[in-house]
Amino acid sequence: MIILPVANKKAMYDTLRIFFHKLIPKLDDETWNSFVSLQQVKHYKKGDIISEEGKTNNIVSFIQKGAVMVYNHLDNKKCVYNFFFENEYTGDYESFLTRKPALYGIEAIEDCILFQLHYNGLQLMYEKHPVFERAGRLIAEAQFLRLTTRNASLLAEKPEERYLNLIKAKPQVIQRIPQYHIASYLGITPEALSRIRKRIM
Amino acid sequence: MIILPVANKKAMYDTLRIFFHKLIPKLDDETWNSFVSLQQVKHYKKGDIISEEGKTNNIVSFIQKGAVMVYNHLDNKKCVYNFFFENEYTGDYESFLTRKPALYGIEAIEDCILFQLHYNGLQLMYEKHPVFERAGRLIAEAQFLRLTTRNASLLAEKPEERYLNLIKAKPQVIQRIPQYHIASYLGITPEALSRIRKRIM
DNA sequence: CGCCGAGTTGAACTGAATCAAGAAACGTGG
DNA sequence: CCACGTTTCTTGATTCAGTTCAACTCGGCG
Repeated sequence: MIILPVANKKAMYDTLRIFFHKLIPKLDDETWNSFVSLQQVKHYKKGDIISEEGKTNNIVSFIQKGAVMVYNHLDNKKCVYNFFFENEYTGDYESFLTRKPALYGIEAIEDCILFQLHYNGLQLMYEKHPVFERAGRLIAEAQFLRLTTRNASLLAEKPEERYLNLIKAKPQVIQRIPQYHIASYLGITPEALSRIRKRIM
Repeated sequence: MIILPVANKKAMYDTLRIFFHKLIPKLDDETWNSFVSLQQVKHYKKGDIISEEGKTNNIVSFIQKGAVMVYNHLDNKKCVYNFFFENEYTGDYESFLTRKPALYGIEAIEDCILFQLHYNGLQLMYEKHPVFERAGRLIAEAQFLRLTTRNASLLAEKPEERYLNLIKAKPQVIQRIPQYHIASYLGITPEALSRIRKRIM
């Protein structure tokens, strides 16, 4: 993992600014610049651990490029909770909020470029630029909505339905994520997923 | 469902104020009074539908007394997503946030007294008293954390483990909720739960 | 008293887990 | 560019937990 010198800072943060513009259109340049000044650009290689289970997680990352997965280990078994791609925020949001050791780890599934923001930096934004409270609320709400859907899927759908819905909702996952991670995400074994795929084709 | 005349308004909202005081200690009386003035007190009987699936949900409810459950119907099957008790907020938060028809319904499992807040009322609070943005963010974050735990449980635990953890985490549920609703919440049939209970005793 | 909803029990069935082995894809170094 | 080893995916046989369907019990209530 390395920190790169930045060639064209303005253009680089375009996607990030678009992301925030959708949340708080009245975002002014001064606020934006102080936000940008808090960002760290980091590169990770496929397979790198971006944040570790068990450590308190002080960072949230905006994915400029790449793909990551959120996972943890329960009873010696790796469970995959989610995948994130370009233009999404990732991080162990739970640990970030509670300031407790992370229950989840984050791993780069492809080479990644991330914009990282430290917990203290975000608190600073909340204090100095209260308009960011709204962004924080909207992001938390969006995370909540995402989990709501996931919940309904885990509770009410059979693995086969979950797989079919995943194809519809996030075709990227099928293209970019190894099958045994998808199986874990669906709550089944790789063998079971292999058989489901055979069955529905 | 009836709207009661209020005898002792101050004392009545004590638990609600305590709830918000934990989120925003610097809450002043003026802000609090304008918040209270937006509340509606409603009584529901056991079995009443507090908010219906399919209708856009404009209300969040603080449970002053009673117990409710959040559910929906998928493939003609009733799925129970959660139970809420005294001093918790409930509502189809998803529909409330997205302004789309509710995917979930809410039913009174015991006679209930609720403090209800309309969507427009909350937006008004956000505009007039920005300190409420923080409360909104913290509530959204808390909801998110709750769902995170639930998610991990559905993904990684077997029904039997889920039941044992439920007993530990929310003993109220075992006391106050009919078993077939608990079974649905755990993602299994009433028969299966009956057998699990037999097995572990 | 008889009804009805909730809970229990039994028997047959089903889909996923597990264990084990083999095939295919991938990447790394020569 | 190929060869080899590792990782990922597939297939088969067996086991097991939960589903389904049906019958029966229990307790409250008109």
